[in-house]
Amino acid sequence: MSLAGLPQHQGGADDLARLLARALLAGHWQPGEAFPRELDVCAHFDVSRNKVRNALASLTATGLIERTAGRGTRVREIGEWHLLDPLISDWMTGIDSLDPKLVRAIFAFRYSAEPVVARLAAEAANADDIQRLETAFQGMTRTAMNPEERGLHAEYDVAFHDAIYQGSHNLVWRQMGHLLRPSIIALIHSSQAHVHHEHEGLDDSLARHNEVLETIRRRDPSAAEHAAREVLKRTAIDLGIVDDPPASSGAVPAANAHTDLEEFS
Amino acid sequence: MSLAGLPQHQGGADDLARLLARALLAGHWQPGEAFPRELDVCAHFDVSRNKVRNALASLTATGLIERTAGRGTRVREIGEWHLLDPLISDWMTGIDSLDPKLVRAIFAFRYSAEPVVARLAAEAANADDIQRLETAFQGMTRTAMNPEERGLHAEYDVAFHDAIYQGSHNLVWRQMGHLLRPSIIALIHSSQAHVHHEHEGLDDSLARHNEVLETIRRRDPSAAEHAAREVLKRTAIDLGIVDDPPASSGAVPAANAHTDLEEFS
DNA sequence: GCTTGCCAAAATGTCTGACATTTAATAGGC
DNA sequence: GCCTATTAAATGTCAGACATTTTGGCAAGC
Repeated sequence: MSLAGLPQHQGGADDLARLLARALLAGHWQPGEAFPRELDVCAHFDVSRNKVRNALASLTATGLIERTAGRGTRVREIGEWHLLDPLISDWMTGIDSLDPKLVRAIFAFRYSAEPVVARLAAEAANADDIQRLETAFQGMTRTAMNPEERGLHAEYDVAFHDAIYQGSHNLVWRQMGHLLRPSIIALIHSSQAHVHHEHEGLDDSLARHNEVLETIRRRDPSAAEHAAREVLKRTAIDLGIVDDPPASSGAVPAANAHTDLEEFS
Repeated sequence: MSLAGLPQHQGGADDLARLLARALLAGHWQPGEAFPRELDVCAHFDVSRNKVRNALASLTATGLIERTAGRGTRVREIGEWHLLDPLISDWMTGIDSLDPKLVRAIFAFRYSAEPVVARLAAEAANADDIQRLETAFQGMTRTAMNPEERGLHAEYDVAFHDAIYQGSHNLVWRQMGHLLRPSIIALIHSSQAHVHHEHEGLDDSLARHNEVLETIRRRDPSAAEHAAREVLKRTAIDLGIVDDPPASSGAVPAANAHTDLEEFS
């Protein structure tokens, strides 16, 4: 595949890396395929070889591509991508055609990890952490009704979940807050197709988020773990990963969600 | 701090980055402190500015340092380091004076995460995964008796735990296998001080590892989760994170391990 | 026909020197 | 005392030449 369809480069420093990375993440090239040569990239975007090399160095550092002298540049398998690198998370956000396999993998990770993190947060969170959770939740509530503020609502959503990871007060868990943004932004695009139950879905989602906040505030680890899992069950429905329950209680899809999620890599 | 005490550079390409990174990870510079200028590094190691810039680009990509034109280069806070970047894991392995805060943080993460991962592995592992677990375990058993093969034993240990993460068949969890190596290598150095119970400790550790293998093989998720936690309780003792139990049953330190671990960030 | 060795082409990696840009400090003028 | 212009110092960028690695082809020799 060539560089033909890509947008124009605007001159920013890491902008070229971002551009190429997003094309890769969107599947513009297949894994194993050859990536354009340095000089071709230089010619197409009319930039110096230096900038191209810097950009390709970023792509190499994140595991997206692999370069060897004399051979050229090849696209690596998805399994080799450094999904936990903040750069990757940054590049992923806002890609409309993100590989569904990736969205499911990230969500499956969150589904298994976030309850444990919420438990840790209920044990370790301090006043600042709870304050962050609270303001994020209030922001979510305030922007829930207005469809115009969908993007802002997502940002508060990200902030809420990130506050859980921060609240764990563990250096490693804290790093994973970055994965939240692409996962939650994907939810916006995905839920376009599920508008039929928007209001009930949002109310339900808010109630479950509130439960997480309250359980962490009162330092109840087991309840926090449970509440976080309930939030993610709701999210699984909104992401279209599991079927919408037949407007019944809401606890029904639990088993489905569990078994379904485990099948995806 | 200057470059005075650092070893000599051998000419490898990413070798300079490794050298500087290990000095950073070992605490040779304090967070917030100024890092030597490009030209000073060039002069000290007698390499071209190009190589220095490449090395510093790696350190920047992993969040170890922060560079701004005109200002210079500064060392970032530990909380900003990209601990999940494979490069960092690679650089960390074998550092004898690794920050104990880091060792504890990584272990606390494993203690909360690995049981969940073992559960997933018991649900998703295929024949190849179980084969990997088995050969790793056999390697651990074979090298357990001989103190000469301590390093090899650690490698099999890493392979065993990595196989658990691989067995989860989740793209995100798989990335975290890299964290195992520094954590387990640290165990070697640390357990030098606890030689008084080497034999019993190793036997006990092997038995617990075997339990993980068997529960995954028979696809018993809850048992696998429990077994993985038991392995890590043993590891906590060997790492010196919790006190050695008074030679009693072995289930006693459980509560201690749990409460102790949660206090560390 | 098959192998072996050599050479040339193509790609990435490296060096060097000059220049650009950003930041911070400093000296001067009002 | 404050604002501004200048200077110094550091990182960022450029352009061109050269080095190194890999691949493939071609030809000589068995």
